Amino acid sequence: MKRGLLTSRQREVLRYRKQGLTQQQIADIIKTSKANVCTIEKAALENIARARDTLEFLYTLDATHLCTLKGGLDLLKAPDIIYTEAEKIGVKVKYDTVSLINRLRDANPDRFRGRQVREDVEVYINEDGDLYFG
Amino acid sequence: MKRGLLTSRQREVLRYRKQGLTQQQIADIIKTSKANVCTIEKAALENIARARDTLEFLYTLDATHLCTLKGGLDLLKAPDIIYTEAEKIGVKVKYDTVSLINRLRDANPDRFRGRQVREDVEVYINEDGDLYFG
DNA sequence: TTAAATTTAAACACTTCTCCTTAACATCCG
DNA sequence: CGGATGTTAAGGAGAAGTGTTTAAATTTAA
Repeated sequence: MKRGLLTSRQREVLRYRKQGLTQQQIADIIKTSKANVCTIEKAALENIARARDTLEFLYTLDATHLCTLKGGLDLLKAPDIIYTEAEKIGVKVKYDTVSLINRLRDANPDRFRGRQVREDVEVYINEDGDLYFG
Repeated sequence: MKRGLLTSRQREVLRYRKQGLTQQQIADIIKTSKANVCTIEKAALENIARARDTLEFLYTLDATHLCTLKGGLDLLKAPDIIYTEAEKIGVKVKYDTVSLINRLRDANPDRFRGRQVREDVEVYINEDGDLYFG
């Protein structure tokens, strides 16, 4: 039975894990291989990350579209673009240059290759100056 | 492309919706039927609910089962029960009587009818005195 | 009561997820 | 070294999710 994103198997494994059991011990209890326990646990953690991302997206719904970082753009040029656009609509960005770049990369590691934007990244900002990417 | 739980279609519909467009208008824009827009929107909202449930579950992982509020119980008696049980295990509840009742009702509106508990509610508490219901 | 907006149902092709096995590989520790 | 722990890869069967259409039903509002 699924509750939220997690299957009963996944919840089961997470519970045992929380109790400090090893994957092998859990495998014995639920009668399967340790490799399988590993896979199930991994899937569970991925599902949890996905749940977080999903709610994160909701924030972008409250936010306004600020600009698009085009594929190929140099990551270091992004802050200037963002500051300029934010000023136009009278919102103060919550991040300084360095933390903005970090936030950009942390928020979506796959979208950047080195310091280049791989594919278009939509930038949203809310009234608090918080940034979200879509 | 999926980001979190939501497909790009679902995000698209939610955004247009947030802007106040009707399903028909969106259907025209994204070139499909309004019935389909409805289905997509519904699926999106279900995914969001699922994401919430998933993270809820994580809290119960960190928390200990404190007590069960039996169906039929008077909501106003819940705080006493909870305080007593929490004291037994040496944890200080984070909420005063009033905010506890509010939290109980807000956390799961469907579980209460007036001031009566409709069906059993499991109560969990973590070491910070935070309460969760399952 | 109309018309517009929304919801539901059934069916279909496609894709993705889940759990499972087996087997190999990487660490770490005594 | 050898054993315990954890991870990864490949493959398979079955379940579930997604976007669609068409058609009917229901709700909301003018």
